[in-house]
Amino acid sequence: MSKKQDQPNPMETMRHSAEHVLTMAMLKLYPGLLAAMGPATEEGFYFDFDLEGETRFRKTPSSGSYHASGKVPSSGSYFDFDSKRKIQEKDLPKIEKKMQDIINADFPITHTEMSVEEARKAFSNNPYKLEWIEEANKRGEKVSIYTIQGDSPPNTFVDVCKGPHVERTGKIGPFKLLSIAGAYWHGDEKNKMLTRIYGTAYPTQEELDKYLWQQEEAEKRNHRKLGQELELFAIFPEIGQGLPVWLPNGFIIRRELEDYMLKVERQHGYQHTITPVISKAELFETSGHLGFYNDSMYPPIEVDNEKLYLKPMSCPGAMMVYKSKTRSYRDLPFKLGEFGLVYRYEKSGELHGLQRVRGFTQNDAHIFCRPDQLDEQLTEVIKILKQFYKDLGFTQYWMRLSLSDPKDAKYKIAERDEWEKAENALKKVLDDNKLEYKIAPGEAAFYGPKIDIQAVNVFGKEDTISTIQFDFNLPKRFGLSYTNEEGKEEKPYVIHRALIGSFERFFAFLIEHYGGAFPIWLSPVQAIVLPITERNTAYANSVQVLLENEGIRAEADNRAETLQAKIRDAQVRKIPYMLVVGDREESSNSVAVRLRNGKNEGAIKLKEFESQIKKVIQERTNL
RNA sequence: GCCGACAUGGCUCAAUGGUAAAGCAUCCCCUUGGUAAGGGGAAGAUCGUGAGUUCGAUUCUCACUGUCGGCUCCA
Repeated sequence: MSKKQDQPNPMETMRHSAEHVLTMAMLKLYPGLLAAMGPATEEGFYFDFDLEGETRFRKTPSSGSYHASGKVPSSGSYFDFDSKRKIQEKDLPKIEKKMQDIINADFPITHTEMSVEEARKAFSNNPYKLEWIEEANKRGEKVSIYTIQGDSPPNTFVDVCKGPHVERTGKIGPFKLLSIAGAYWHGDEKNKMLTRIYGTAYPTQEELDKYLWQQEEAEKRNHRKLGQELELFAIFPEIGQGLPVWLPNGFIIRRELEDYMLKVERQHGYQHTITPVISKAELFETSGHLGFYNDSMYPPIEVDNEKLYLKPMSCPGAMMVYKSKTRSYRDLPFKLGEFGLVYRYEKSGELHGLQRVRGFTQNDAHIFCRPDQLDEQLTEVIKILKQFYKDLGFTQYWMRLSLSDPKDAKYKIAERDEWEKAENALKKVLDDNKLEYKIAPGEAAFYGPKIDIQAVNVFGKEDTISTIQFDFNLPKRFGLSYTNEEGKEEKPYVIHRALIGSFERFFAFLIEHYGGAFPIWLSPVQAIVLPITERNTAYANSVQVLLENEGIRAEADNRAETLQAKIRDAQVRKIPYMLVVGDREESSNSVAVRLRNGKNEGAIKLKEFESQIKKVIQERTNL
């Protein structure tokens, strides 16, 4: 009844029915509650309830009106339930049991239609349903109704719903309620927050178990968990919410990524800059950030009668660099990169590990170009992007082309034809490169259309990893120009791109993608030398030093532990190469190579291992 | 910010209205062992912060802070 379902598959249909059974169970357990809405989803289903129910809408009793509890109103209070009641996780088993009863009873689910008038009357107590009914009314349709036909009136559950459903409740497979959450009606934070119950259902118990098992497996890859276990990063309440610290192991990965990006950008003619983390209010007034994003900027620091703001974006600094001298058409394109540290005052509830933080660094760049260079520049960005994703081993990603909405006043920064020109240029580069993309109308930033690169993480959620944006705003506001062939001033185009939109978010994605077993070139420790006995520690140390001198990150584990224990510890740390050295290896100047995937490669000459691992690192291959 | 839950040594966690158990990690001793944890011992928590109830609170209540699951948002 909620989600558009062109071709509902049997799984969706079954989950949708499960969701109705949930609602029916809830109404039995919590009289007076109001059912709002809920769909079947990719992973299961959910339903939103208004627990305050009718008390919210009818403060005083009116005779003969609907009364969910079926009891006669007592004086003083019309309802026999606590309007402040809440549902807790511990209530889920109780609800599940009630659902199971309904399923076991194998009630028929039947479809009928009501006229709008009838429906209004039948659902007069439920404003949420009335909204759906009015929707149907607008379309001039009858109201589709599904009924779970119980054996007696209190056991019958009637709902406004487009369907389809399974024929009987008994056809609903094994299910499980998963969690409780708050959710705004119509997804709008201005609206009342409802209580949402998430659940899932599968045709068989095996499939349900598999799903739950997969969830547990995914949880093992949770970047926060691995971040702690592998000592990659930490967030200290004493330092601040959303202000992560890169621990030494994380730092190595961060620096490798930075070196990589720097090299790639230099190869493509980028220059780089570093701009301050705080800047005068004036700068952000010019850029427009203060006007548009004031709420999510940290409050200013006032000093010497000046207001200084933490930068939420590096763009204004880049604009200043461009403006710092006269630019000729010959100078373009001018590509300026920055590992820009920015601070945004995200709402506390939005913070999430490294995925959503308040202080982060972008692999940012601005490309200033002539109109005739736009296509080639966009193409180059796409080329770099594809190479980057390939080198990082990401194969599952797609593009989202975010366009303006001509009707939305938000997009008044430029004329319609300018918007169309820019949007067509982005579209063209996607088409020319034969990239798959989805169009998202009305998703453009106020200052221009953009291409976002979306990747799906191990929890099945989407992350924006990279972004390529066209910017109308900044060239205008900063009065950028270059001298053309005829000696006249012209305004450059600005492409704003961040291949790593945030090192922090990217790191979260990377950790989960690899489950902490990073490609060798990124591994904090690339090889660990494991001497078998104390006799071998001197040799182990010499191997370690030799590797370090060759630029390989190596450690020697000289603890008085058994080899098994050392191997186990190295496994847990997901160190790619374990080099076992005993008397045999020592006398033959070799190392016995064990890989973190469990493979025992046997002994090879140290020199040979050295060139082997160097090759692997250089080629960015993984094991 | 909103809804809900949670908060015990570095980590994972147990128990309890009368100041807290265990494993891992740490330190010490023994063991010198060939591919995922050798054995023993020691030290380590006043139970997130503040207030209230109580003779007495880590345990009950409230507030705050933080974390987690969602919602909203993400220039």
